[in-house]
Amino acid sequence: MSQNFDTIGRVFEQNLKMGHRCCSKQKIKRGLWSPEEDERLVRYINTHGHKSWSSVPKYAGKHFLLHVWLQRCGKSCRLRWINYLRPDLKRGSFTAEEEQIIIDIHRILGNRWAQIAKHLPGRTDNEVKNFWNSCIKKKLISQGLDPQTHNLLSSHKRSFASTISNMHQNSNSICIISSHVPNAPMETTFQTFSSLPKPPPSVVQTSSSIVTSEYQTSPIISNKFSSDLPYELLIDHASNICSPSFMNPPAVELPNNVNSVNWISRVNVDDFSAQTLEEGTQVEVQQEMNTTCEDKGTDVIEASKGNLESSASFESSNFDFGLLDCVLSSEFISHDLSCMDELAWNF
DNA sequence: AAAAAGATCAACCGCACCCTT
DNA sequence: AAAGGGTGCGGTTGATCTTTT
Repeated sequence: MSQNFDTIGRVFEQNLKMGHRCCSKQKIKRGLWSPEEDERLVRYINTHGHKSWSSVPKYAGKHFLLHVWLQRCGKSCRLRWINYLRPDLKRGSFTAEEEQIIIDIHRILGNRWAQIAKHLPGRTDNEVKNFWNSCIKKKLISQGLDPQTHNLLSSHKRSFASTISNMHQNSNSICIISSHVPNAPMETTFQTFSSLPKPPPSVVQTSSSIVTSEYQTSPIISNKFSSDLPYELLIDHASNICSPSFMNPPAVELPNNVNSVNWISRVNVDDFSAQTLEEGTQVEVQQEMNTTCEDKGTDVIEASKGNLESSASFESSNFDFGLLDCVLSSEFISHDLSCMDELAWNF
């Protein structure tokens, strides 16, 4: 036992020399935790909880192993509990789904590991951070993406432009790029949205920074917005469908009204003016889109377009709209079309 | 088989914020 | 209002494990 306290004393002096403020008032052990320490901490917390971490090391020793102090500062106890001993922790490697969630949220929040971890039950911020640094970061780089900005690395930009071009040659693609933030890193989110429910088709909205104005489908309605807006909108009319929605398709039901335009969208588009071009006819269009994702029950989007009126309602989706809303003001989404009859665009 | 390099991850550090006194 | 303690967070370190040479 005396040898034990000698060790404690040495550690304490060392901590003082090293300037460990949080440890300077206690005889603090550092480094890896032993199974005995783990057991002591778990037993203490199971009995007393952890209302005050600073009191844990003191009482964990006193209550369960007389005169053998836990010798850890509260901070260390807290970390050990949160990152390792907590019973609700999920063990094992991250799943593909978890990885995708991390990427998606990181694109929005950056290195806010604690916030990201809150979306992953059973995972800790430390775990997420380590996983990011050891795996995801490298994976993104290998895919030509900057892991911090999620932008394409400069060496990959040319090939991306080619991809975009190919998409626009493909009538079975839906491609939504919000223009709300003109310089947003839209090009980065192809794969990061793969976890979203497949949307019904089929509006293409592009930023002016990627000019892809000609769509190959026919017939086409092309809404070319006024020049002060940083985008244009192309609508595939071939299948009477217009929707940049990311809702679950089954949740969307639209009236088949030949006199209305049904437009469901979560794209964060401000009021804007546009011109509709159809077979040489120009129609002044005024659109107002209100979408609130807070109410997941029923959203109604009103779109008034001069003599064209539209409204659509949809029911709840299991997707995290709050999150999505953050994304959509600056991002880009791509999906293949699979079920073209989910929505209708009727005139 | 052994050494070197790379990968992983638990733990620590310093800072910022919040709350209490 | 200021000081001090507690807590949470992101960045970093270093020990250990794994893979490569």
